[in-house]
Amino acid sequence: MPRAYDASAVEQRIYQTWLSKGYFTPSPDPKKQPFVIIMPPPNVTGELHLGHALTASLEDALIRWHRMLGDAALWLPGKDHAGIATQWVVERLLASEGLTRQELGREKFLERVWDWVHKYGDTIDRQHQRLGASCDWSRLRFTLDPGPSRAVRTTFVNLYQKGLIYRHERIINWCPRCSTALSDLEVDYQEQDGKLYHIRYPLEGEPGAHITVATTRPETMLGDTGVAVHPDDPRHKHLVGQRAVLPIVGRSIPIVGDTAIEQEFGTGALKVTPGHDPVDFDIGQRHQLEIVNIIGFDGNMTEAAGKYAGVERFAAREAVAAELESLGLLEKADSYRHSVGHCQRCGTVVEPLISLQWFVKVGRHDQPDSIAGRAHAAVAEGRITIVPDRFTRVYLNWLENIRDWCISRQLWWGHRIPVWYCDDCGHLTVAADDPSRCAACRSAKLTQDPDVLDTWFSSALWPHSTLGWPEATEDVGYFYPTAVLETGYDILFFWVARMIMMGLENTGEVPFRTVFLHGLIRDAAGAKMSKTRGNTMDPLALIDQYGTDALRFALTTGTAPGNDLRLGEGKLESARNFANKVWNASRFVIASLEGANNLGGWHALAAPQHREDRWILSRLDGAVAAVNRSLESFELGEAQQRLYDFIWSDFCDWYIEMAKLRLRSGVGPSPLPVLAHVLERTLRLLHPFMPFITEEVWQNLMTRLPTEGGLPESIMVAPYPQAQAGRQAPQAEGEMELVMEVVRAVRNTRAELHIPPPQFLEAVVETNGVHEAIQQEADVIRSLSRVDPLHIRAGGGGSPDRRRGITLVVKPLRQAQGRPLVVRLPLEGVVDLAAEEKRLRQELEGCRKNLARVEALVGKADFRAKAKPEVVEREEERLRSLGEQQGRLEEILAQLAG
RNA sequence: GGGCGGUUAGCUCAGUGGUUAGAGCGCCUCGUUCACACCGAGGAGGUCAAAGGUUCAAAUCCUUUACUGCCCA
Repeated sequence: MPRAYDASAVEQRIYQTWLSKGYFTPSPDPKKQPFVIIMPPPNVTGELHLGHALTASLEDALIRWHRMLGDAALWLPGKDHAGIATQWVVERLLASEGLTRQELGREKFLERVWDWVHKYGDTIDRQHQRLGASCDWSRLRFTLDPGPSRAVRTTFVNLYQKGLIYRHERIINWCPRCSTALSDLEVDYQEQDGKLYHIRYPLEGEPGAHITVATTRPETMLGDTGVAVHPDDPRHKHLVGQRAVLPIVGRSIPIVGDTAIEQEFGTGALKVTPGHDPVDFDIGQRHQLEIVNIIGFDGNMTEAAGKYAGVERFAAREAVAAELESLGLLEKADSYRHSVGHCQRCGTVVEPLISLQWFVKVGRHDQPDSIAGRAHAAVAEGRITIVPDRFTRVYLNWLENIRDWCISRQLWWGHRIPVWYCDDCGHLTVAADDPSRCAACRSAKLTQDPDVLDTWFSSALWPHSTLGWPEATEDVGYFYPTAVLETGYDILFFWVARMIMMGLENTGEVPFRTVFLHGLIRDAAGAKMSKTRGNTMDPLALIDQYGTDALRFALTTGTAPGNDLRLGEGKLESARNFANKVWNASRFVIASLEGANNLGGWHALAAPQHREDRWILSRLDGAVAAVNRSLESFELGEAQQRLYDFIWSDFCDWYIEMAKLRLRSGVGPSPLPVLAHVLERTLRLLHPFMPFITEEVWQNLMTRLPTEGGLPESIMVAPYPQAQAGRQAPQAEGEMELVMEVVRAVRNTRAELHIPPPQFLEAVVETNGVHEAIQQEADVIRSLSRVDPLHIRAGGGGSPDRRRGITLVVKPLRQAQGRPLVVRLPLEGVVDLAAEEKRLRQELEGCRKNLARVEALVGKADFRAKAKPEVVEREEERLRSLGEQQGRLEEILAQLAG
């Protein structure tokens, strides 16, 4: 094995082997429990970014864990056609060639989009493979595939027939650049500097009198059909029922009272433009105000804007403001920072306007039979759990304020709306299969609706459409409902909520039992990663530099669910170093196994004789239990942290170092079976997080070990380790802890006194009740702390050895029980006695303080009565231990003085 | 305006009632003995944002405040 782990030398080879063995493809098996994750389908707009890498790392870890638990683990990969986003990138591409999609025509344009899709679609799959994703490529789906398309049409037809999809003229968000409607969610609001214009509207029949309205969009006044004030507003309430004259236009408009008006905002009087503002639209509906469309789909003013017809909307803003000013009706225009809606895809300022669109009637959250109501109940009643829990409220809150979902898009790329209009009788034929004749009059003159559906409409069906729905396939029957839906919290509404709505609608069942949300990845400075900022990191470049396992580990270790994480060089390096540590520890174990013939029984070690062996197995099982527990609660970051600590500290820093002594001396039971056992279990434990290195090492290790335990040919299908009953060894742990503390104490002293490493010190240990353990671990103490000769004396108290030096009182660290013991380092001449006395006094001081604290606690009647018995016991033990320690220190100080 | 987070070592973050609060990186000292310098040994560094409360016991639960981020309107 090479001295350092070289990821690039192993990853591709291993992935291909896994693929060829078919490990990623489960089949429905009634004897197994299914565990299914449907992968969030990346957009075919481009290449994977770190967010996708994070998604893949987490989902792959969960899938691999469950596969190793013996479940029929299905991770279904897919890709999303991403209607508006993809159309936008291809249009930009065309623009660079001096073309528009209109010049190309619908058919040719779609050909160009498909070219793009094939190019990037393949790239995305290859990238997932480099990430080590163990997803089932045989079930790969694209949202425009025949199956998912069929699901889309079927859903549309069903909803239409139930009256849950309707076509209506309503105010919607319109992107003039993309020439399409957007849903409420596809609008990004950004704070912008603008102006708040105060405009005077003369009152009808009262010359000289006026009402002043405030607006950030003066150009919309051309479409005003009313003025609204709060009916309780003392400034304005007397005007309700009167009329005002709209400047420039000359239209007479009513002044209405509406409780939705914020009195504190502006002048308290709101100009109402029902045609171009959603709030105004609602007010208009309540008061039967007329609707005038003054801004067109192209973003220019319409004929209804009179002399401003044809003027671009922002130019019209300036012009209208100027004209108002010249009329003396512009009271003032203050600088004002406000939130402006932009198209999520192209950044153009969105224009609310009235248009004929298709909607899904989601109903209200408190209606038990509505789409929103069922989605609300599924989470509120706990049939779906959201991790972390705090997003439950966010989800419920959103549903409580939901409005009907605008699903039609004036795009060419996507699922065409399955509605045909009859040119003869005007009847709408809505059908899953393309009809040749009108359902009403049998006319063949049919025209299909030119629009396509919102991409999220097809994404909403993803958990069941990918498995074959509406067909009653074996996959749907076995794998649905799925287990976990893992994704970023940023698409909780876009995707997760809609999957819950449509999953329940179409199948009557929840689409998944757990929603597991991760956070956003930020750069080392905490900024959001974005192409415009130029702070993105390419996952493939990072893989080349650090290796896939290191990237995955860096992305997921020590992070909590739903929390944002920062990724910088430091994290990546430390993850790579950890991989290298695993590699080298393995290299040591494997090299040590060379030629060994005493390895029988390595697989099922139960209760070995040697204390060090019992200790490491106990520690291993502790880690095994903790890792499994963490995984069950989706604490993947914590699981990995625990593995990191176990491997680096317990196994490498201590057990391997101790084992070396026995290997060299040949005294006592061989540690080889234990080294093999611990390494093998650890690799399996680590596999879901670092799939490549664990497989590579495991394969190597297995060739050196007798075949035992019925293990399969690959680690990825080997069982996930579970703690073994009867291997917990608290006594061995306590004793080893003490031994390690002795070593640490001596090392500490050596470092402080600058004693050169090659120099051995003489030491005396007074064992005070742990004589046997110290005696048996003498070699470890001798070697790891470099003391020789080492005198071990039972009993505490007055040592016959009066030579002065350093005296260390060593207490157990992690365990409360166990008694302090004393280590003397006779270092006459080297040690400043005054300094030593000072050090000991400080230690005694700390000990006394601590003792007083514990004494007070244990002495409290309330504590004894109310705390859990084991806590009381632990504190009492601590008290005893501290008492002894104090005694020792006092003794030593007395000796020093004498 | 409403909601949800965050505030813990120089930096990035774990830690959701029970030792004297931990890790990685960085820093300081020492070290190239046969797993690993992508390393080893040791060390310094924190009134857990502030105040109040609940509790035998609070970084952890509650209230208020400050600063900060995100989502929604």
